Amino acid sequence: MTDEQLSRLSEISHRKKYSVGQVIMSDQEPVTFFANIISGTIKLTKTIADGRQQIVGLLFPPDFLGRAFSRNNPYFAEAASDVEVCMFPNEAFERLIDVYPDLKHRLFERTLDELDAAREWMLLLGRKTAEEKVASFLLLLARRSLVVACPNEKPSLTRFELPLRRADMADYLGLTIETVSRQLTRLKAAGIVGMSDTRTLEVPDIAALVDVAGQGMAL
Amino acid sequence: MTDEQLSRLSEISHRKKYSVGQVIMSDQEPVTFFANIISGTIKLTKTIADGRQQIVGLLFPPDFLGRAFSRNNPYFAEAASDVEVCMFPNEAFERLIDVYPDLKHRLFERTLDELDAAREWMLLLGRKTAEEKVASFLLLLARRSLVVACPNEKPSLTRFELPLRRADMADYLGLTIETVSRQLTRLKAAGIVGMSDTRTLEVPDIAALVDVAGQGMAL
DNA sequence: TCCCTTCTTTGATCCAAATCAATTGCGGTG
DNA sequence: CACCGCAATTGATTTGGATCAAAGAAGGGA
Repeated sequence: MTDEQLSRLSEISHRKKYSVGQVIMSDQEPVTFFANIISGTIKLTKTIADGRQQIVGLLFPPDFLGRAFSRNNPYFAEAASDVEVCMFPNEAFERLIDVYPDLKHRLFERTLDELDAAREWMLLLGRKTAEEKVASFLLLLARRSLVVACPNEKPSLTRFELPLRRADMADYLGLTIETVSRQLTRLKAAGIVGMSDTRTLEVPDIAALVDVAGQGMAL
Repeated sequence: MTDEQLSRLSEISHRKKYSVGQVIMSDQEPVTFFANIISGTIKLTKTIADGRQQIVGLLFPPDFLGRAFSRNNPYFAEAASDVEVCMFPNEAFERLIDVYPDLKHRLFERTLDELDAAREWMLLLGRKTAEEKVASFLLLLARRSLVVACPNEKPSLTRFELPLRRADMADYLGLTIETVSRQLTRLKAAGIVGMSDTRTLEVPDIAALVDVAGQGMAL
């Protein structure tokens, strides 16, 4: 994106903060904005009346939150941690898209990536065991932290923060809190992961984690 | 789409037939074409080495099969029934997209719909019971057949063909063949569905089916 | 028509994960 | 510091769906 584009963006945007648990976008209301995540983690969820919940997507910086070319929205977006976003009124953003068609192309590509991720997760939800599910999730995070930390190397030790509580991990993996906890202690006992604190994880050997995650975790 | 566009398309396309079980697109090979489904049902699947399989998408006429702006492809596409498609070489199709940007916009919207469908299914796979899963699938088909049959009315009786065998239904719902079969007989016993033949279904009262499907089946 | 194969249903048993139930740990706050 | 409320672990028990095992249907080819 060019500098000119960026300055245009800053003219029509404004910062906004959300704290853990706050609803950013609701099932019921039309979406009036596009948002770029600056910091924190946002969860997209679907819910059934009796309280059952499924996280259908996680968003990290610098992901986008919003619905291109559609006013209604079938998900909840909730702050999974304290979150800071940069918001654009929908109309202004779409005007910008008209001016810079490349932006639209980028949004399209991002949507395709999201579709692949969703389908990857369908395999996990439908066919993987609890142990494989938890391992796959940790692997996802481990890989993410690797990319952020050092794009070119492939170190075998990684340390990262869990951006979710156990309850959210359960909702992402289609499990219960208790099962997630038990699987984590199993992985710990097997020496595949270490935990200095409930939210801090070390993976001494990623290959070992890949093993128990079962395949299909290409990215 | 204009007549001119259509004639352009027919110049660069050709018909092709596949019979049940045939692989149309593989995991391993780059995608070289775009295809419009004329008749039959195509399943998109992801597989683990030990044989576990998950159907991540079903395609019916007049859906598109292919990957815009990406050569590699993380799924298998397999004929779930006898299938007839209309194929376009990838380069030719993308040239067409350049000429008619509206086409690209349509593809984008379709991708967004697929994403919503995938996430809807994530809720089903992660949080619904076997009974709810089977009912949800039948509901999906019932609604589809309603749309095809009479776009404007809302009759309460529907009859339609199951486009999948039990094994495929199981792979779509994250269940086993046996469980699918049992749930079908339960629904039959409860009078919620009727089956003249293993592949032909009647739904006397869609509202009753909606009830057991649990919500979240908006479309 | 009768095999032969493949699909489907049904039954009996088992097991992974859910549920129920404490207990422990931990961060804030008066 | 001690208290409170929430998050996480750990244990005991239950259960929904998987697995194992047969026994029907339904093609479909010779």
